[in-house]
Amino acid sequence: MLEMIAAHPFLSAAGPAAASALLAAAQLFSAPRRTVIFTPEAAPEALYLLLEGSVGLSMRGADGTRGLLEIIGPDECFLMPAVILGGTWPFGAEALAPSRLLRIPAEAFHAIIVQDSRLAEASLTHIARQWQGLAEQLVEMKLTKASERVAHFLTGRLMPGGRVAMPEPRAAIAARLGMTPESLSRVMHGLEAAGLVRLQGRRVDVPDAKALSQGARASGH
Amino acid sequence: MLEMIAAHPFLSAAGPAAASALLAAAQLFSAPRRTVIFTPEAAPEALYLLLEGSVGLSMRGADGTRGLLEIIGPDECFLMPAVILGGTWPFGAEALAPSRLLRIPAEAFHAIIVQDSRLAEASLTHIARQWQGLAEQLVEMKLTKASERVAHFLTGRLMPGGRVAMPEPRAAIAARLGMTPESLSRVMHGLEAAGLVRLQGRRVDVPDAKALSQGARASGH
DNA sequence: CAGGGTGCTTGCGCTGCATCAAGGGGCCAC
DNA sequence: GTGGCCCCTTGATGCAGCGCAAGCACCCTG
Repeated sequence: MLEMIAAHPFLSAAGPAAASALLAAAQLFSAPRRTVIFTPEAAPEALYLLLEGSVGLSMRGADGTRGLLEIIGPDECFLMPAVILGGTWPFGAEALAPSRLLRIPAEAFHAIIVQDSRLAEASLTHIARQWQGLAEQLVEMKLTKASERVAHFLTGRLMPGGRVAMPEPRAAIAARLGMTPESLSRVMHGLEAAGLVRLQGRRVDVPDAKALSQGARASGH
Repeated sequence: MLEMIAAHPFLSAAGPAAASALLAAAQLFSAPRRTVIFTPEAAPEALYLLLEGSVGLSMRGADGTRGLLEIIGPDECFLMPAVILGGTWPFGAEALAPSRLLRIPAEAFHAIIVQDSRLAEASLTHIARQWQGLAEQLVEMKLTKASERVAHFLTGRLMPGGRVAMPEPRAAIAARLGMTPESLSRVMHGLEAAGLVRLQGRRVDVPDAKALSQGARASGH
């Protein structure tokens, strides 16, 4: 069990010494759907590793409304920027599907990172990748239309076999893609009408991945 | 002169030892408006500090179009995520106003960071802040309308005295805000008609900052 | 199995923003 | 000064996506 957790990409990048030190301070816990893992008001007191499930990372905008920044998948790590910067940040995290996660107190993380340069390097690489992820999403938001974003999202989640799992509520996916649940629904059914996907509740079948990524550009609807 | 550069926020956070080592490897250069500092095709071979002027950081989207990620201001540092991750990234940088910058070769940066933990810490903090900046922009893109984004951009650039300098071309600002130059022009002149700003070419006067940030929400035009 | 609730879908009208296409105004070269 | 160019503006039109509101399917509870 613990060995499986130590195989987490971030921990293995950090090296065995840091991994076991972090694990010693960490707590493992489960979160059913809709559990609030972290509220925007509190100071970030821990770093989280998602082992299984799906977590939505949200952020309060200037006017108080909440927007979904990113959907975190298994084997990912979140809240690191907030833990590094310290202070209070308007982030929130909520389980979008039944999840298992590991909570690493910020104090432990800080204590270990100052004496383990490999952990520092792994953290640097990790945040750089996170930055890149947001950058791609930002450019996509700025210059592609909603239907293309949906198609791209689906292809990004494509499993071998042409299946796409969407365990999280539609409203969360819509928020991640910067659109309303209604628009998402219309686009998805439009893709189905065009024969590019087949909808089966929380699962989606993609017969031809190449057709999907190209066809969405043409069919505006 | 060199002392002034060493006072750069990033260098002073990295500590005097790392700062002088980085400066020893760095090259200082100037770039007139429209100079391409870095093209999306090349591998990132250097980290840049902007001393004066304005630089646009762009990124190629999936379909080949280029979007403006962020406008870099004086005393900021850019391209660090690409330098840390290595490999080829679709980033580009271009001077949007006459600029002076410092070029730090990636090799030197990597050589110094492995033996200077304070530089590593400063880099970590820096990228975390960059991440936060993109996150805020992303949420803003997702849930506010164009006119509000313009107002927020203006308030963010407000100098004491109610002046806003906009040395970069309108098209670049529009791209940064995720809209067309035409829309930006219309919004700005709409704000002027509402008495919230006064336009004077590349300079904008804001008589009442509070009125601007609140008034833009109401006036859809 | 009935009841209620939640989450997904669908229809319709409307608004914001993009798009296309001219029209000005300032800046630089000469 | 004056011509040319680039950038910014302004107008007209179309469409993508939002808001609202109703209908429907599924799930959990009792």
